[in-house]
Amino acid sequence: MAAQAKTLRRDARDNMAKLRAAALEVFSAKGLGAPLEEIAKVAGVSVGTLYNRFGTREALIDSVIPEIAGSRLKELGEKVAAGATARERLETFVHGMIDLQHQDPALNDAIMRRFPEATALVDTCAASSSLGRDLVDQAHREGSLALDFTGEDLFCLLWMAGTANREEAAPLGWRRILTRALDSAWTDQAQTPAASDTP
Amino acid sequence: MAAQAKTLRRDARDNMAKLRAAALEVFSAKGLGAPLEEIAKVAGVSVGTLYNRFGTREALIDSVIPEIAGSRLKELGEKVAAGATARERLETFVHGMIDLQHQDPALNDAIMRRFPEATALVDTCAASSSLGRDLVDQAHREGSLALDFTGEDLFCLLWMAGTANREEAAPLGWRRILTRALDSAWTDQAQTPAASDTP
DNA sequence: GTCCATCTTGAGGTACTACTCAACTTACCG
DNA sequence: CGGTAAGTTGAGTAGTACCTCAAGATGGAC
Repeated sequence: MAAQAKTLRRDARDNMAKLRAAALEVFSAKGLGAPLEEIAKVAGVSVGTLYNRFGTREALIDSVIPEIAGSRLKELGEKVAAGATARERLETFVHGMIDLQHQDPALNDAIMRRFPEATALVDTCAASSSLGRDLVDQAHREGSLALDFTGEDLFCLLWMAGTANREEAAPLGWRRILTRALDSAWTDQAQTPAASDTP
Repeated sequence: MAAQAKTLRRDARDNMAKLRAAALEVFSAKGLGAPLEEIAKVAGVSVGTLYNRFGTREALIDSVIPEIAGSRLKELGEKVAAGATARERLETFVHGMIDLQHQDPALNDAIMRRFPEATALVDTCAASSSLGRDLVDQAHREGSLALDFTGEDLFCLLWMAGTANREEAAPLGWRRILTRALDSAWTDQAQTPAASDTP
Protein backbone atom coordinates (compact mmCIF):
# COMPACT_ATOMS: atom_id res chain seq x y z
CA MET A 1 0.00 0.00 0.00
CA ALA A 2 2.25 2.82 1.26
CA ALA A 3 5.45 2.96 -0.78
CA GLN A 4 7.29 4.91 1.90
CA ALA A 5 10.76 3.66 0.91
CA LYS A 6 11.49 7.37 0.71
CA THR A 7 15.11 8.41 0.83
CA LEU A 8 17.27 6.23 2.99
CA ARG A 9 20.73 7.55 3.60
CA ARG A 10 23.40 5.73 1.62
CA ASP A 11 25.05 4.14 4.68
CA ALA A 12 21.66 2.90 5.84
CA ARG A 13 20.95 1.31 2.49
CA ASP A 14 24.37 -0.30 2.43
CA ASN A 15 23.82 -1.72 5.87
CA MET A 16 20.47 -3.10 4.86
CA ALA A 17 22.11 -4.88 1.95
CA LYS A 18 24.86 -6.27 4.17
CA LEU A 19 22.31 -7.40 6.72
CA ARG A 20 20.16 -9.08 4.12
CA ALA A 21 23.14 -10.94 2.71
CA ALA A 22 24.22 -12.01 6.19
CA ALA A 23 20.69 -13.02 7.10
CA LEU A 24 20.42 -15.20 4.03
CA GLU A 25 23.67 -16.91 4.90
CA VAL A 26 23.00 -17.43 8.59
CA PHE A 27 19.34 -18.36 8.22
CA SER A 28 20.22 -20.91 5.57
CA ALA A 29 22.84 -22.43 7.80
CA LYS A 30 20.99 -22.41 11.12
CA GLY A 31 17.34 -21.89 10.39
CA LEU A 32 15.10 -18.90 10.90
CA GLY A 33 15.61 -18.99 14.65
CA ALA A 34 19.30 -18.17 14.40
CA PRO A 35 20.61 -15.51 16.81
CA LEU A 36 20.18 -12.04 15.35
CA GLU A 37 23.41 -10.98 17.00
CA GLU A 38 25.22 -13.43 14.78
CA ILE A 39 23.65 -11.98 11.67
CA ALA A 40 24.71 -8.50 12.73
CA LYS A 41 28.23 -9.77 13.34
CA VAL A 42 28.43 -11.46 9.96
CA ALA A 43 27.13 -8.27 8.35
CA GLY A 44 29.76 -6.26 10.19
CA VAL A 45 27.31 -3.93 11.88
CA SER A 46 25.93 -3.71 15.40
CA VAL A 47 22.73 -5.32 16.58
CA GLY A 48 21.28 -1.90 17.09
CA THR A 49 21.49 -1.29 13.37
CA LEU A 50 19.74 -4.54 12.63
CA TYR A 51 16.86 -3.50 14.85
CA ASN A 52 16.88 0.00 13.42
CA ARG A 53 16.58 -1.31 9.88
CA PHE A 54 14.22 -4.23 10.33
CA GLY A 55 12.62 -3.93 13.73
CA THR A 56 11.78 -7.57 14.17
CA ARG A 57 13.08 -10.96 13.21
CA GLU A 58 9.99 -11.53 11.14
CA ALA A 59 10.55 -8.39 9.10
CA LEU A 60 14.10 -9.49 8.37
CA ILE A 61 12.89 -12.95 7.41
CA ASP A 62 10.25 -11.48 5.16
CA SER A 63 12.80 -9.30 3.45
CA VAL A 64 15.11 -12.15 2.40
CA ILE A 65 13.53 -15.56 2.58
CA PRO A 66 10.41 -15.27 0.41
CA GLU A 67 12.63 -14.58 -2.59
CA ILE A 68 14.76 -17.68 -2.26
CA ALA A 69 11.89 -19.83 -1.00
CA GLY A 70 9.70 -18.68 -3.87
CA SER A 71 12.36 -19.48 -6.40
CA ARG A 72 13.03 -22.94 -5.04
CA LEU A 73 9.36 -23.73 -4.78
CA LYS A 74 8.71 -22.41 -8.26
CA GLU A 75 11.53 -24.54 -9.62
CA LEU A 76 9.99 -27.55 -7.94
CA GLY A 77 6.61 -26.58 -9.30
CA GLU A 78 8.05 -26.71 -12.81
CA LYS A 79 9.59 -30.11 -12.27
CA VAL A 80 6.25 -31.26 -10.93
CA ALA A 81 4.36 -29.88 -13.91
CA ALA A 82 6.53 -31.94 -16.24
CA GLY A 83 5.10 -35.15 -14.80
CA ALA A 84 2.91 -37.11 -17.19
CA THR A 85 0.53 -38.52 -14.62
CA ALA A 86 -0.94 -37.14 -11.44
CA ARG A 87 0.83 -39.85 -9.54
CA GLU A 88 4.16 -38.92 -11.01
CA ARG A 89 3.54 -35.26 -10.23
CA LEU A 90 2.58 -35.90 -6.65
CA GLU A 91 5.59 -38.13 -6.11
CA THR A 92 7.91 -35.51 -7.55
CA PHE A 93 6.31 -32.91 -5.31
CA VAL A 94 6.60 -34.91 -2.10
CA HIS A 95 10.17 -36.02 -2.61
CA GLY A 96 11.14 -32.58 -3.86
CA MET A 97 9.68 -30.92 -0.79
CA ILE A 98 11.40 -33.33 1.55
CA ASP A 99 14.69 -32.70 -0.24
CA LEU A 100 14.27 -28.95 0.05
CA GLN A 101 13.46 -29.25 3.72
CA HIS A 102 16.50 -31.40 4.23
CA GLN A 103 18.89 -29.18 2.32
CA ASP A 104 17.99 -25.86 3.86
CA PRO A 105 17.01 -25.25 7.49
CA ALA A 106 15.53 -21.91 6.51
CA LEU A 107 13.28 -23.53 3.93
CA ASN A 108 12.35 -26.13 6.48
CA ASP A 109 11.30 -23.52 9.03
CA ALA A 110 9.44 -21.68 6.30
CA ILE A 111 7.52 -24.72 5.17
CA MET A 112 6.71 -25.60 8.76
CA ARG A 113 5.39 -22.10 9.40
CA ARG A 114 7.58 -21.68 12.44
CA PHE A 115 7.31 -17.89 12.16
CA PRO A 116 3.70 -17.21 11.32
CA GLU A 117 4.27 -13.48 11.78
CA ALA A 118 6.47 -13.53 8.70
CA THR A 119 3.41 -12.99 6.58
CA ALA A 120 5.15 -12.58 3.22
CA LEU A 121 6.92 -15.87 3.73
CA VAL A 122 3.73 -17.57 4.83
CA ASP A 123 2.03 -16.31 1.69
CA THR A 124 4.84 -17.62 -0.47
CA CYS A 125 4.57 -21.05 1.08
CA ALA A 126 0.81 -21.03 0.86
CA ALA A 127 1.14 -21.33 -2.90
CA SER A 128 2.94 -24.62 -2.65
CA SER A 129 0.48 -25.85 -0.07
CA SER A 130 -2.30 -25.32 -2.57
CA LEU A 131 -0.26 -27.04 -5.20
CA GLY A 132 0.04 -30.02 -2.89
CA ARG A 133 -3.67 -30.09 -2.32
CA ASP A 134 -4.32 -29.80 -6.04
CA LEU A 135 -2.01 -32.67 -6.77
CA VAL A 136 -3.81 -34.85 -4.28
CA ASP A 137 -7.10 -33.98 -5.91
CA GLN A 138 -5.71 -34.73 -9.34
CA ALA A 139 -4.43 -38.09 -8.17
CA HIS A 140 -7.82 -38.85 -6.64
CA ARG A 141 -9.55 -38.07 -9.91
CA GLU A 142 -6.97 -40.08 -11.79
CA GLY A 143 -7.78 -42.99 -9.52
CA SER A 144 -4.17 -43.62 -8.60
CA LEU A 145 -4.37 -42.33 -5.04
CA ALA A 146 -6.63 -43.84 -2.41
CA LEU A 147 -9.38 -41.42 -1.43
CA ASP A 148 -8.57 -41.80 2.23
CA PHE A 149 -5.20 -40.15 1.68
CA THR A 150 -6.24 -36.54 1.98
CA GLY A 151 -4.63 -33.19 1.47
CA GLU A 152 -4.41 -32.97 5.22
CA ASP A 153 -2.47 -36.22 5.23
CA LEU A 154 -0.01 -34.74 2.76
CA PHE A 155 0.43 -31.74 5.02
CA CYS A 156 1.03 -33.99 8.03
CA LEU A 157 3.53 -36.05 6.12
CA LEU A 158 5.57 -32.99 5.17
CA TRP A 159 5.22 -31.59 8.66
CA MET A 160 6.68 -34.76 10.10
CA ALA A 161 9.55 -34.65 7.65
CA GLY A 162 10.26 -31.12 8.79
CA THR A 163 10.12 -32.09 12.43
CA ALA A 164 12.45 -35.02 11.93
CA ASN A 165 14.80 -32.79 9.98
CA ARG A 166 15.26 -30.40 12.87
CA GLU A 167 16.65 -33.13 15.11
CA GLU A 168 20.36 -33.54 14.65
CA ALA A 169 20.25 -36.99 16.23
CA ALA A 170 17.67 -38.31 13.80
CA PRO A 171 17.97 -42.00 13.06
CA LEU A 172 18.70 -42.65 9.43
CA GLY A 173 15.64 -44.26 8.03
CA TRP A 174 12.87 -41.97 9.20
CA ARG A 175 12.36 -41.06 5.60
CA ARG A 176 11.63 -44.67 4.71
CA ILE A 177 8.68 -44.55 7.08
CA LEU A 178 7.17 -41.53 5.38
CA THR A 179 7.84 -42.94 1.95
CA ARG A 180 6.07 -46.08 3.01
CA ALA A 181 3.06 -44.11 4.21
CA LEU A 182 2.68 -42.45 0.83
CA ASP A 183 3.43 -45.56 -1.19
CA SER A 184 0.72 -47.44 0.66
CA ALA A 185 -1.82 -45.00 -0.66
CA TRP A 186 -1.29 -45.70 -4.34
CA THR A 187 -3.90 -47.91 -5.88
CA ASP A 188 -2.86 -50.37 -8.54
CA GLN A 189 -5.56 -49.07 -10.83
CA ALA A 190 -4.38 -48.19 -14.28
CA GLN A 191 -4.64 -44.48 -14.81
CA THR A 192 -7.85 -43.63 -16.57
CA PRO A 193 -7.38 -40.21 -18.13
CA ALA A 194 -11.04 -40.17 -19.09
CA ALA A 195 -12.30 -40.74 -15.57
CA SER A 196 -15.75 -39.42 -14.76
CA ASP A 197 -15.86 -36.00 -13.16
CA THR A 198 -19.25 -36.32 -11.49
CA PRO A 199 -19.12 -37.77 -7.99
CA MET B 1 27.81 -52.88 43.21
CA ALA B 2 28.86 -50.66 46.13
CA ALA B 3 25.94 -50.35 48.54
CA GLN B 4 27.31 -47.16 50.07
CA ALA B 5 23.88 -45.84 51.02
CA LYS B 6 25.49 -45.61 54.46
CA THR B 7 23.83 -43.34 56.96
CA LEU B 8 22.29 -40.24 55.51
CA ARG B 9 21.11 -37.71 57.99
CA ARG B 10 17.35 -37.73 58.41
CA ASP B 11 16.85 -34.26 56.88
CA ALA B 12 18.90 -35.32 53.90
CA ARG B 13 16.83 -38.44 53.39
CA ASP B 14 13.61 -36.46 53.70
CA ASN B 15 14.82 -33.98 51.15
CA MET B 16 15.71 -36.76 48.77
CA ALA B 17 12.20 -38.12 49.08
CA LYS B 18 10.69 -34.70 48.52
CA LEU B 19 12.93 -34.14 45.52
CA ARG B 20 12.09 -37.49 44.01
CA ALA B 21 8.38 -36.83 44.36
CA ALA B 22 8.76 -33.38 42.86
CA ALA B 23 10.93 -34.71 40.04
CA LEU B 24 8.34 -37.32 39.17
CA GLU B 25 5.65 -34.68 39.02
CA VAL B 26 7.60 -32.09 37.06
CA PHE B 27 9.27 -34.54 34.69
CA SER B 28 5.93 -36.13 33.92
CA ALA B 29 4.42 -32.76 33.17
CA LYS B 30 7.26 -31.18 31.21
CA GLY B 31 9.59 -33.91 30.15
CA LEU B 32 13.03 -34.86 31.37
CA GLY B 33 14.47 -31.52 30.27
CA ALA B 34 12.38 -29.57 32.77
CA PRO B 35 14.24 -26.87 34.75
CA LEU B 36 15.83 -28.34 37.86
CA GLU B 37 15.13 -25.10 39.68
CA GLU B 38 11.46 -25.81 39.31
CA ILE B 39 11.80 -29.28 40.78
CA ALA B 40 13.63 -27.84 43.77
CA LYS B 41 10.90 -25.25 44.20
CA VAL B 42 8.14 -27.86 44.05
CA ALA B 43 10.06 -29.95 46.55
CA GLY B 44 10.39 -26.95 48.83
CA VAL B 45 14.18 -27.04 48.99
CA SER B 46 16.91 -25.01 47.34
CA VAL B 47 18.64 -25.94 44.12
CA GLY B 48 21.83 -26.44 46.05
CA THR B 49 20.23 -29.33 47.89
CA LEU B 50 19.12 -30.90 44.66
CA TYR B 51 22.69 -30.84 43.40
CA ASN B 52 24.03 -32.03 46.76
CA ARG B 53 21.75 -35.04 46.72
CA PHE B 54 21.81 -36.02 43.08
CA GLY B 55 24.70 -34.22 41.43
CA THR B 56 23.34 -34.30 37.92
CA ARG B 57 20.05 -34.26 36.09
CA GLU B 58 20.75 -37.77 34.85
CA ALA B 59 21.21 -39.13 38.35
CA LEU B 60 17.90 -37.60 39.38
CA ILE B 61 16.21 -39.05 36.31
CA ASP B 62 17.70 -42.45 37.01
CA SER B 63 16.45 -42.36 40.56
CA VAL B 64 12.80 -41.80 39.67
CA ILE B 65 11.94 -42.54 36.08
CA PRO B 66 13.09 -46.13 35.56
CA GLU B 67 10.60 -47.28 38.16
CA ILE B 68 7.56 -45.73 36.52
CA ALA B 69 8.82 -46.37 33.00
CA GLY B 70 9.54 -49.98 33.83
CA SER B 71 6.11 -50.49 35.26
CA ARG B 72 4.33 -48.91 32.31
CA LEU B 73 6.41 -50.84 29.83
CA LYS B 74 5.92 -54.07 31.73
CA GLU B 75 2.19 -53.49 31.76
CA LEU B 76 2.27 -52.98 28.03
CA GLY B 77 4.41 -56.09 27.67
CA GLU B 78 1.69 -58.09 29.38
CA LYS B 79 -1.02 -56.70 27.16
CA VAL B 80 1.16 -57.54 24.19
CA ALA B 81 1.76 -61.08 25.38
CA ALA B 82 -1.98 -61.68 25.47
CA GLY B 83 -2.17 -61.27 21.69
CA ALA B 84 -3.01 -64.46 19.82
CA THR B 85 -1.01 -63.72 16.70
CA ALA B 86 2.30 -62.00 16.10
CA ARG B 87 0.51 -59.36 14.12
CA GLU B 88 -1.88 -58.67 16.95
CA ARG B 89 1.01 -58.46 19.40
CA LEU B 90 3.00 -56.07 17.27
CA GLU B 91 0.00 -53.86 16.70
CA THR B 92 -0.73 -53.73 20.41
CA PHE B 93 2.90 -52.89 21.04
CA VAL B 94 3.13 -50.07 18.53
CA HIS B 95 -0.12 -48.40 19.49
CA GLY B 96 0.61 -48.91 23.16
CA MET B 97 4.01 -47.29 22.83
CA ILE B 98 2.63 -44.34 20.92
CA ASP B 99 -0.05 -43.92 23.58
CA LEU B 100 2.53 -43.99 26.35
CA GLN B 101 4.65 -41.45 24.54
CA HIS B 102 1.65 -39.25 24.06
CA GLN B 103 0.45 -39.45 27.63
CA ASP B 104 3.71 -38.78 29.41
CA PRO B 105 6.44 -36.40 28.22
CA ALA B 106 8.88 -38.11 30.57
CA LEU B 107 8.18 -41.49 29.02
CA ASN B 108 8.52 -39.92 25.63
CA ASP B 109 11.96 -38.53 26.40
CA ALA B 110 12.92 -41.84 27.93
CA ILE B 111 11.88 -43.83 24.89
CA MET B 112 13.64 -41.38 22.61
CA ARG B 113 16.84 -41.67 24.65
CA ARG B 114 17.12 -37.96 25.03
CA PHE B 115 19.34 -38.40 28.08
CA PRO B 116 21.70 -41.22 27.21
CA GLU B 117 23.71 -40.58 30.38
CA ALA B 118 20.72 -41.76 32.38
CA THR B 119 21.99 -45.29 32.08
CA ALA B 120 19.47 -46.98 34.34
CA LEU B 121 16.66 -45.50 32.31
CA VAL B 122 18.31 -46.44 29.06
CA ASP B 123 18.62 -50.00 30.32
CA THR B 124 14.98 -50.07 31.28
CA CYS B 125 13.95 -48.92 27.84
CA ALA B 126 16.33 -51.31 26.14
CA ALA B 127 14.11 -54.15 27.28
CA SER B 128 11.16 -52.85 25.36
CA SER B 129 13.34 -52.15 22.35
CA SER B 130 14.26 -55.82 22.27
CA LEU B 131 10.65 -56.73 22.68
CA GLY B 132 9.87 -54.62 19.64
CA ARG B 133 12.56 -56.30 17.61
CA ASP B 134 11.33 -59.72 18.75
CA LEU B 135 7.82 -58.91 17.73
CA VAL B 136 8.96 -57.87 14.29
CA ASP B 137 10.85 -61.15 13.96
CA GLN B 138 7.83 -63.10 15.10
CA ALA B 139 5.63 -61.36 12.59
CA HIS B 140 8.16 -62.06 9.87
CA ARG B 141 8.16 -65.74 10.74
CA GLU B 142 4.40 -65.72 10.92
CA GLY B 143 4.36 -64.28 7.45
CA SER B 144 2.07 -61.44 8.37
CA LEU B 145 4.67 -58.68 8.17
CA ALA B 146 6.57 -57.81 5.01
CA LEU B 147 10.24 -58.64 5.36
CA ASP B 148 11.26 -55.18 4.27
CA PHE B 149 9.71 -53.71 7.38
CA THR B 150 12.62 -54.15 9.75
CA GLY B 151 13.24 -53.71 13.44
CA GLU B 152 15.04 -50.51 12.50
CA ASP B 153 11.89 -49.32 10.76
CA LEU B 154 9.94 -49.94 13.93
CA PHE B 155 12.46 -47.90 15.88
CA CYS B 156 12.23 -45.06 13.36
CA LEU B 157 8.47 -45.14 13.48
CA LEU B 158 8.42 -44.78 17.26
CA TRP B 159 11.16 -42.17 17.13
CA MET B 160 9.05 -40.10 14.76
CA ALA B 161 6.05 -40.43 17.00
CA GLY B 162 8.16 -39.17 19.85
CA THR B 163 9.45 -36.25 17.82
CA ALA B 164 5.98 -35.26 16.71
CA ASN B 165 4.77 -35.53 20.28
CA ARG B 166 7.25 -32.97 21.54
CA GLU B 167 5.84 -30.25 19.30
CA GLU B 168 2.96 -28.49 20.92
CA ALA B 169 1.77 -27.20 17.55
CA ALA B 170 1.56 -30.65 16.02
CA PRO B 171 -1.14 -31.00 13.39
CA LEU B 172 -3.73 -33.54 14.35
CA GLY B 173 -3.32 -36.41 12.01
CA TRP B 174 0.39 -37.09 12.15
CA ARG B 175 -0.49 -40.34 13.81
CA ARG B 176 -2.52 -41.41 10.82
CA ILE B 177 0.63 -41.20 8.73
CA LEU B 178 2.54 -43.52 10.99
CA THR B 179 -0.37 -45.91 11.27
CA ARG B 180 -0.49 -46.00 7.52
CA ALA B 181 3.20 -46.80 7.31
CA LEU B 182 2.79 -49.80 9.56
CA ASP B 183 -0.47 -50.94 8.03
CA SER B 184 1.10 -50.97 4.62
CA ALA B 185 3.56 -53.57 5.81
CA TRP B 186 1.03 -56.24 6.67
CA THR B 187 0.74 -58.97 4.10
CA ASP B 188 -2.64 -60.50 3.48
CA GLN B 189 -1.21 -63.93 3.96
CA ALA B 190 -3.13 -66.10 6.38
CA GLN B 191 -1.05 -66.71 9.44
CA THR B 192 0.70 -70.06 9.25
CA PRO B 193 1.55 -71.11 12.80
CA ALA B 194 3.51 -74.07 11.42
CA ALA B 195 5.79 -71.94 9.27
CA SER B 196 9.19 -73.37 8.49
CA ASP B 197 12.00 -72.17 10.74
CA THR B 198 14.86 -72.85 8.36
CA PRO B 199 15.63 -69.98 6.04
C1' DG C 1 23.63 -30.09 76.90
C1' DT C 2 27.68 -29.62 73.53
C1' DC C 3 29.83 -29.92 69.54
C1' DC C 4 30.97 -30.83 64.90
C1' DA C 5 30.35 -33.50 60.79
C1' DT C 6 26.85 -33.29 57.77
C1' DC C 7 23.45 -30.56 55.32
C1' DT C 8 21.11 -26.58 53.51
C1' DT C 9 20.98 -22.21 51.55
C1' DG C 10 20.64 -18.76 47.88
C1' DA C 11 23.13 -15.22 45.98
C1' DG C 12 26.34 -15.08 42.41
C1' DG C 13 29.09 -16.54 38.35
C1' DT C 14 28.55 -18.35 33.51
C1' DA C 15 26.38 -18.62 29.20
C1' DC C 16 22.66 -17.70 25.93
C1' DT C 17 19.59 -14.54 23.49
C1' DA C 18 16.35 -10.55 22.84
C1' DC C 19 15.78 -5.90 22.72
C1' DT C 20 16.75 -0.66 23.96
C1' DC C 21 18.52 3.99 24.11
C1' DA C 22 21.66 7.87 25.22
C1' DA C 23 25.76 9.31 23.24
C1' DC C 24 28.33 9.55 19.30
C1' DT C 25 29.09 9.76 14.09
C1' DT C 26 28.07 10.86 9.37
C1' DA C 27 25.72 11.77 4.91
C1' DC C 28 24.04 15.36 2.52
C1' DC C 29 21.56 19.98 1.77
C1' DG C 30 22.41 24.58 0.93
C1' DC D 1 32.28 24.24 4.66
C1' DG D 2 28.98 24.14 8.39
C1' DG D 3 24.69 22.36 10.48
C1' DT D 4 21.57 18.97 11.42
C1' DA D 5 18.52 15.21 10.54
C1' DA D 6 19.37 10.57 10.01
C1' DG D 7 21.94 6.72 11.34
C1' DT D 8 25.16 3.82 14.20
C1' DT D 9 26.89 2.04 18.26
C1' DG D 10 27.49 -1.21 22.14
C1' DA D 11 27.02 -1.43 26.83
C1' DG D 12 23.09 -2.17 29.53
C1' DT D 13 18.60 -4.35 31.01
C1' DA D 14 15.98 -8.38 31.13
C1' DG D 15 14.79 -13.32 31.06
C1' DT D 16 16.14 -18.31 31.21
C1' DA D 17 18.77 -21.98 32.90
C1' DC D 18 22.91 -24.28 34.73
C1' DC D 19 25.93 -25.03 38.45
C1' DT D 20 28.90 -23.63 42.68
C1' DC D 21 30.48 -22.50 47.20
C1' DA D 22 31.19 -19.80 51.50
C1' DA D 23 28.43 -19.05 55.30
C1' DG D 24 24.99 -20.53 58.26
C1' DA D 25 21.87 -24.28 60.29
C1' DT D 26 21.07 -28.78 62.49
C1' DG D 27 20.86 -33.84 63.52
C1' DG D 28 22.44 -36.91 66.57
C1' DA D 29 26.51 -39.16 68.92
C1' DC D 30 28.48 -38.58 73.35
